[in-house]
Amino acid sequence: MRLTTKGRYAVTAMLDLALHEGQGPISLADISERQGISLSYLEQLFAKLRRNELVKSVRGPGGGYQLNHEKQAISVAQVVDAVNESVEATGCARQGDCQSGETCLTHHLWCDLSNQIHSFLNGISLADLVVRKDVKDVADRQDRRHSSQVFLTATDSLRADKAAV
Amino acid sequence: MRLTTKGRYAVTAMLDLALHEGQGPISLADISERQGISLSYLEQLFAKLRRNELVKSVRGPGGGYQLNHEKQAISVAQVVDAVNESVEATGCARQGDCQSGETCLTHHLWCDLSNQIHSFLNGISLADLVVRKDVKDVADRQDRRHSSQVFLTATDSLRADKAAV
DNA sequence: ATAATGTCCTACTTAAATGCTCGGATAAAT
DNA sequence: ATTTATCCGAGCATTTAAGTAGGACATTAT
Repeated sequence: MRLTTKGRYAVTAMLDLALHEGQGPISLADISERQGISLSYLEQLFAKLRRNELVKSVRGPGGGYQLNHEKQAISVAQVVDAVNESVEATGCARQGDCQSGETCLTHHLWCDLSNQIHSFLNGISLADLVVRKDVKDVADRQDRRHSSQVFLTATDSLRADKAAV
Repeated sequence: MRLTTKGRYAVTAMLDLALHEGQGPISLADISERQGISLSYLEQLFAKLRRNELVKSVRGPGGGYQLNHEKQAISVAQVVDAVNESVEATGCARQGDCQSGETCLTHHLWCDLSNQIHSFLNGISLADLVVRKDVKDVADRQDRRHSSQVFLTATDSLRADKAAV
C-alpha cells in the first residue's frame, strides 16, 4: 500500500477541475500554477487519468481538460487507482498466497484494513469535496491569488460565456 | 503513507511472539522459519521494536525475545509505527503547510483518511488477533509444520517448563 | 501562412527506500 | 571453550517517486 504526492496530486488536480467546471477546458498550466504542481508531472498524471476515462481533453489554444463524468460519479478511490497508487494493504493482492503459496499469519488483518480504506475513499466523490467548507476556503484563496488574467482579455471572457451556456 | 512487507513483517513477528507467549524467549531463528522472514532482516526490525520498548531480549543460548507489555496493551498501530512505517496520509505531517507554507486543497481529506486508518489499527491489539479464527488456523498449521524439534531435547522441554512457571 | 498555445509522448535523471546479505562483536549457557 | 543467541554496521540490488528535457502533433488566432 502506498499513498504519496502522486495520488494526492491526482486528486487535487481533479478537484481543481471540479471547482472550475463550467468555465470550459482548464489548462494544465493553470492547475500547475494554482496547485503548485510541476507541469510536466501533471502531463504524466493526466495521461493516466485520460486513459482511465476520468477526463477528456481539448487540444490547441484555449484547450485543456474537463471531467468526463458528473462530479458525483467520480470517487477519490477511482482517481487514486487511476495513477496506479493502490490502497491495497495486502502484499498478495488478496490472493492469500502471501507466504510461499499459503496464507500468512496476518493476511486477513490487511484485508480488513484494505476494505476500510477502500470503502472510505469510495464513499467520497468530487462533488462531496467541492461543497466542503475547508475546500471552499482554500479554493477562494487560490482564485483570489491567481485571478489576475482570467477576465483581462476579451477572448477569455468570451470563452467563459460560451462555456457557461 | 506507506505499508509494505516491512510493517507487515513486524506485525506478523509480534503476533508470533504473542502466540508463543509463556514458552520462554522466542529466538528470531524460530520466527524466521515459521513466518518465512529473513533472519538478518528480522534482526533489524527487532532492533527498532526493542528501542520502542515493545519487546525485551534475552541474550545467549536459550535466549530470544518476549513481549514487553501485555498483549492487550500492544496495538497494531504501535508496531507499524515502531518500524517507521507511518500510516500518515498527509504529506505535511498534519501541519497544513503542504503547498509552500499554506494548506493545500485536499489537506483535510487526507487528515480524515489518516484518522480512519489510525483509529482502525489502534483499535486492534495483539490479544484481539490471537483469538481470531483465521489467525488460529494459520498458527496451528505453522506449529504442526515446525514442531519437529521443539520437544526433542531435554533442555528444550526443561526450558519450556521453567518458562511456564 | 505562420505563430502561438495547448496536449501528447518518450526518455532520462536524481534521490530515497525496501529488502536483503555479510562480517563481526558481545553476552550467556553448556 | 564452544555454542547459541542477540547486537551492530556497512553495503548492495532493485524499485519507485518526482521532476526535467525535448520534441511531435493539433488547433486557434493573427
